[in-house]
Amino acid sequence: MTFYSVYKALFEHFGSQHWWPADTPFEVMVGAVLTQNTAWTNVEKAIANLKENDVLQAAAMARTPSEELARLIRPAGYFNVKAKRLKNFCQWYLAQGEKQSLAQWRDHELREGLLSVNGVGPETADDMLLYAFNRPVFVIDAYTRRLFSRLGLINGDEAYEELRRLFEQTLGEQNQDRKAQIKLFNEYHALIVIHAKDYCRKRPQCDECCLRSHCPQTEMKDYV
DNA sequence: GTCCAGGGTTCGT
DNA sequence: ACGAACCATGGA
Repeated sequence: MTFYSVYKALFEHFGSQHWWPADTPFEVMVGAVLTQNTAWTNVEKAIANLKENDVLQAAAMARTPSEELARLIRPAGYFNVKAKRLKNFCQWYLAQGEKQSLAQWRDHELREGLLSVNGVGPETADDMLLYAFNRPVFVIDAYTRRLFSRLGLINGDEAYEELRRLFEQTLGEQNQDRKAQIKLFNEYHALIVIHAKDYCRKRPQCDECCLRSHCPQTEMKDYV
């Protein structure tokens, strides 16, 4: 079992996921903040509210009062915190000249820039880098730790950066081409999430099969 | 009612 | 570097 063989198995089973579902890169960035500790269905409601009120653009969002923004994103939970985080992000995003300017930044500089925004941590930044800026970064989330520690490929308590480097280097050896790496990292993270979501749902009595926190271990025998 | 979500980010120590 | 505290909705 290797990092790449797990990817192949997931891809064969679930197919291409075409992440991230959004109309624009900015919508991806907003979604990345809103989905922090939140079910995606709730994020969709919040994004629909933003769209209906024409606030799903950096300039409009930046000038929307926090109270108003919080009201719109209420379904996504933590609305006061997230309203502030979104405004922090918009302020930085506009100051840097939006995506057109940021597209010219080096991967590492862009990552540091995103992380400098209060409310954007490593995972949120990497979601944005991978799915809005098409940079070759591997997103590490709770599911990723759980899956690969259960498969015995990692310990599980490694630091975020250590795991990110491990995945990027190991998978990068298979695929040196930057475009191919982006595609691989894009699909891989999406597949891990889909696996976590759907595998359990199909098994109402599931007590050991998936990546959700209530399952004590992970079975992949359906596809490995 | 309880548990969980595409739980992470910040801020102490 | 690590752990605690913080935030708050909606669906199963």
